[in-house]
Amino acid sequence: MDVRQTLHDLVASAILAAFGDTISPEDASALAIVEMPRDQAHGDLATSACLKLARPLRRNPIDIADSLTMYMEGVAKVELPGLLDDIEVVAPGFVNFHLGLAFFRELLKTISKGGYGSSEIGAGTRINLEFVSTNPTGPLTVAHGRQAAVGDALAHILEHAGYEVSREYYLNDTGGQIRMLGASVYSHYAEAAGGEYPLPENGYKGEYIDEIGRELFEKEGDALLSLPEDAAIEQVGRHAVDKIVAWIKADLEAFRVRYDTWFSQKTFEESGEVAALMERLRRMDLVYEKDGAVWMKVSEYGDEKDRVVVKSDGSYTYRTPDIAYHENKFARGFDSLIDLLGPDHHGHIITMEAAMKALSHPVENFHGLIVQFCSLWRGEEKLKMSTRAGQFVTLREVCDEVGIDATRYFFTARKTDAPLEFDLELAKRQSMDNPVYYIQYMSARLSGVIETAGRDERFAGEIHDGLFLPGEIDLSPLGAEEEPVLRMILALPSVIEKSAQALEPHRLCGWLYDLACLFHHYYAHCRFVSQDAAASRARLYMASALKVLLTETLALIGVSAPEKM
RNA sequence: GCGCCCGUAGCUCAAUUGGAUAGAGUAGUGGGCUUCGAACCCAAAGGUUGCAGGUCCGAGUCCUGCCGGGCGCGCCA
Repeated sequence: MDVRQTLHDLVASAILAAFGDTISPEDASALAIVEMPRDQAHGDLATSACLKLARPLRRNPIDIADSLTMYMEGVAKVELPGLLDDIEVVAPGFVNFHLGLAFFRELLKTISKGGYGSSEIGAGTRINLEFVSTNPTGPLTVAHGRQAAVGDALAHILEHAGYEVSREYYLNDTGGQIRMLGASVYSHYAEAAGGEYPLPENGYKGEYIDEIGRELFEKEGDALLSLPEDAAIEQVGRHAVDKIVAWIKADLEAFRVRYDTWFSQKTFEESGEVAALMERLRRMDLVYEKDGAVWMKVSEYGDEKDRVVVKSDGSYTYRTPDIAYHENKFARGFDSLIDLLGPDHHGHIITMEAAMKALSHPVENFHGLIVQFCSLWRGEEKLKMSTRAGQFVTLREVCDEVGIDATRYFFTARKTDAPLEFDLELAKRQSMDNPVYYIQYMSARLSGVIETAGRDERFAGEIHDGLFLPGEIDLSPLGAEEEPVLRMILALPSVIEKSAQALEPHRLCGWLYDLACLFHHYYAHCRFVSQDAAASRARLYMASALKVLLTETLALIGVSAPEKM
């Protein structure tokens, strides 16, 4: 069992033993939070439960801590031999736990088996994670790239925390934008085919529009010109969507992002579920007519005002199928829905929350998450972007220029609700300015160490698949020098849990960086392979276990762990 | 005008959902490769956490009010 859980239970039982007459078991459990202090001097793990107990008990926190500690020392001696070196009480009332070295050595054996850092906090919860979901009217840009990186990392982290996650892309493949796309491409097609059709006023610009139009002419000749314009535009639009969706899928795959479901809005609308939702809203008295349109009473559920769901011309607004779509997700059995959206959609999130509430889904089961804009820089120069004007830098271009690993790391490392300044020059620079290489350098060094040991006859026979992990190993040579690295490993499960619960994948990047920092310090001061065979064996075991851990954890954010750089 | 987000070292960002002395990188300064990869390490320096109050044993974090920036406020998506 996880140490934090063990100590949490110990603290909780101590609270009950000493103050069970006034504190309920539920409160004791809630208060017995055990965390890693920032400063190692404050122990490996610590609890502030006594400070929180001081008020309800109307007693001095130090006194409380003393009585809990006395109880815990007695229990630990009998039931948890070797786990704790010391329990200390420190003003103003913290209780600090110091773990024994034997515990840390065992930790290495645990991580060498793989799967370390996972937990069960999400067990039994099915999450639908929708991200990117950009209109298929153009290639993926860097802005979408950030959503892709954050969404995929979040999905991995949630899975690591025990949730069952389904990744979903909502394909907005019908409606006004698609018609506009069709008209824009048709204009280029007509030109190539010797006909004429003006580019719509707010039409899509950009070379790819022209490219699709010309290609279509090469394939179909001028056949489409003989169709009525409406029919031709619709057909061209469908063709363009297919083409662009294929680009998007290929770009995402290259970016190491895969989906479980591509959900077509067009197919969905044709299924009749949107109409069924409207019927339900009427039955529930959640809509009314005004000015020839149908409005939903979302203002009663937290939105600023009521919103139109059916326009006066009889067509739906964009939010109507979207509400039905979210209903559909719940109907498919998901307990919780997460949407990643751009900052220009936060009004929509509030409407969706209200709509979900109106349809009696608890608000905590719907999370609309804003992924802030990403502005691109090339050194001092800020690059201007606008999809509509055809001025943008695609995700693929960025990946080609700076590499997938660096791109994914940069996108994930920042808090998602904060704008991101992405400097191509910096991301590309293979120097110490660049955190992703700093972390990957740890991987390369670990591989180098094991490679060196492979040329040493004392160890060569026990290295398999680049790892030295013999079944029998004496780790007692590992001591104080290794402890900072081992301590950092101890923190991973709580980092994963907190990233998952707060939906903040950037925390994991911070942990990876901190781990690499401690490792490089260790590497600069201690040799893995030396004359001392016993010490070398123990350290090689540690190197191998770390390599397993690092590779797995980098994979959660879609970054590779190279053997050479 | 209303709503949401942001404001931390010169710059780019952290800070374990209210914990202990606010930390990294970068730029600049000084030092370290005869041994596993120097894409690294070590040292010093850098701060009134936008401002002012409040709650609390404890506030960068929570509440109120200002200042400054971004986004949204459509029968567009």
